[in-house]
Amino acid sequence: MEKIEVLIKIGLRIKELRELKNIPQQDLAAACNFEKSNLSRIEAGRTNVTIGSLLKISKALNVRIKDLVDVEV
Amino acid sequence: MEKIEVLIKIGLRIKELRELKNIPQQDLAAACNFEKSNLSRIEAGRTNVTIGSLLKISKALNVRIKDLVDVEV
DNA sequence: ACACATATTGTCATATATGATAACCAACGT
DNA sequence: ACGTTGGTTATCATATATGACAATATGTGT
Repeated sequence: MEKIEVLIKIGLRIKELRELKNIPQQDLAAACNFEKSNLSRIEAGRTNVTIGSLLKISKALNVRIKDLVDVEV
Repeated sequence: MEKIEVLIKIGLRIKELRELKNIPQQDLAAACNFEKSNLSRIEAGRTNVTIGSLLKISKALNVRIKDLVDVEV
């Protein structure tokens, strides 16, 4: 699986979990202390996201990092 | 769990898997197409590693990304 | 001690993740 | 139409991940 696909799938997973909890992008970004534009890029898979950012997101969504990156066969 | 702890644990997990397969850092770095100095820093948790790098490592070690980041309670 | 393999650390350059801000777009309700 | 909410995209600055290379350290066997 290519990097770009992995990043897109991780982004979709984040979006899915965020919408399950009915949290707007803006609020999740605030909870993570980052820019909403940054979260938009991450959810779209347009950025090679770091573990640091995934950790913030996982905390805000109350899931584990591994739940965010569980995208491979 | 703090970012620094997560990064250190991910690094230890990589090192553990690498040593299980008896691969020197140098060879794993080559298989990942990166600098051995870079891998050393990643294994030591001294760098906020990206998904792109973890993907390369996971492919070289023949594991899933989630296996590398499974470090939380 | 020595040689050898392996790992760490330092430094500089380059690429890029993220911060910061703003403009724009799409739905939706009124 | 208008405003509002949620999301995207563009641009610039800053921080930092990684590349590239070298030097140093650490271990291990003889």
